[in-house]
Amino acid sequence: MQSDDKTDPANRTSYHHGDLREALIGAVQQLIEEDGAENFSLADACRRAKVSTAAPYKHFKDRDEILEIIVMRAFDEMADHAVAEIEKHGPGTTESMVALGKSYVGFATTRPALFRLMFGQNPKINQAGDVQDEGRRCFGRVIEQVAIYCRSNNLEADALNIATRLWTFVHGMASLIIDEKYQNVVPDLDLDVMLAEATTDLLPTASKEV
Amino acid sequence: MQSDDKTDPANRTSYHHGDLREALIGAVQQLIEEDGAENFSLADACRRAKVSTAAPYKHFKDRDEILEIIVMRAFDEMADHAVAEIEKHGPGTTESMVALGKSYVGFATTRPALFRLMFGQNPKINQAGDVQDEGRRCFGRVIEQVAIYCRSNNLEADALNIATRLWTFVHGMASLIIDEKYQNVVPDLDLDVMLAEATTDLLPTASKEV
DNA sequence: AATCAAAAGTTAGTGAGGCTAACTTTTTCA
DNA sequence: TGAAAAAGTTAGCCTCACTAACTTTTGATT
Repeated sequence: MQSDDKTDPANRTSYHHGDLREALIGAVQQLIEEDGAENFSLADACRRAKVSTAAPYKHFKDRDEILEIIVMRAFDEMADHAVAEIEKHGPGTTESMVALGKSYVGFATTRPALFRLMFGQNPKINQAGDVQDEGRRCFGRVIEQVAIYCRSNNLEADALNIATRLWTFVHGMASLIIDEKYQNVVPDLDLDVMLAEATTDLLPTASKEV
Repeated sequence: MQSDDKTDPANRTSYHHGDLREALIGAVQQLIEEDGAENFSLADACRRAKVSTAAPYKHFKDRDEILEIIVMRAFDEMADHAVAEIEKHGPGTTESMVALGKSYVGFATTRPALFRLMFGQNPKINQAGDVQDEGRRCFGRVIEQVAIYCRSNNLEADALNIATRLWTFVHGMASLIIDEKYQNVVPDLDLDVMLAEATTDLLPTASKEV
């Protein structure tokens, strides 16, 4: 039975019944995306992984440690996405900046529960040094791209400031979409149009020089 | 003992031990602001109100019904705040639009847990018809003020669109502040400056005509 | 004024979840 | 080979949301 499910058997270095650590992380991630990060139970994840509810504590300090790991991986994935998207549209162009925003909002809408977990307020997760480092690292990669935009357009403007404005806008947009707040109040909103217009308005050149 | 705590005795129309309904709503609101909306327990609120843990169910269907009430009241309060702030700065002025944004962010920072509850994703609360109506009503009052701005500045622009852009930005800002995300990445950010600049950039006139 | 039903509270109990302790089984490696 | 460490298990603790069944208070009607 080599076609056994749990991660490549070749990778099983030191295990009883497969790679439970990864199996649990995967199960939790699935459950979060199904039920939301507040509603999932570790006990459910155990059932999915077919182990007792005490088993996780051989691999993780507590429930939150699993969430921390998931959040760190998600930050990484998000930054990969963003940078890839910019490269596709040509670094330094206004379009690439719009695409950057789109990738942020896109990540949020395709993985809402994960996004909430990353940007929500769970003190234990937020205060974890590892998570903070990872967040900073990812944001750094994105700022670099905004800096390229600035140089390409001969702007004195501080890339950090510009990045922060754009971040603020797209974060608001992502949040309001996934928490279904636009629906109730501006149901006919064209999201793509708003994002493109707001991005150009918030970028120093595009709206004021050209 | 007329100086008894629980709401004005004159208002006790049909009660055993005071106005438990309001006492519980108050206790829950306090606990939420102390511990966050995900962490509070109804049992704690009962202890504060000095009743058994079964008592709430004589007044509310379940835990979430209390949260719904709190959210509805908060929407109302928020809109009151916003409109008052605009009137203080003179309706129709750019400053009043900045003040509008500031009042939004201010509400979030002074009552973060409440803000999260209002704009977070709790299906039971979001889908409650009453809550949706209340949200729409409050947003309507604010849009009215933006419409006044548009008329005062002879703008064709759709007040709804402008309001939505501003909303999106300040919502992002409020969220990133209370979830402590700027701290990690742009610790020296001047929030007031960013808000003022972004507001004028996002308003049609201010940045493009004048 | 006495009565009685509804309103507002209580205690006791269920089932779920997080986590720990103490035990067992498997794996590693000296 | 055999002992220690690693990875599981069962049983149990505590808390929580919520329900059922009982008691006390209230106040509306005769």
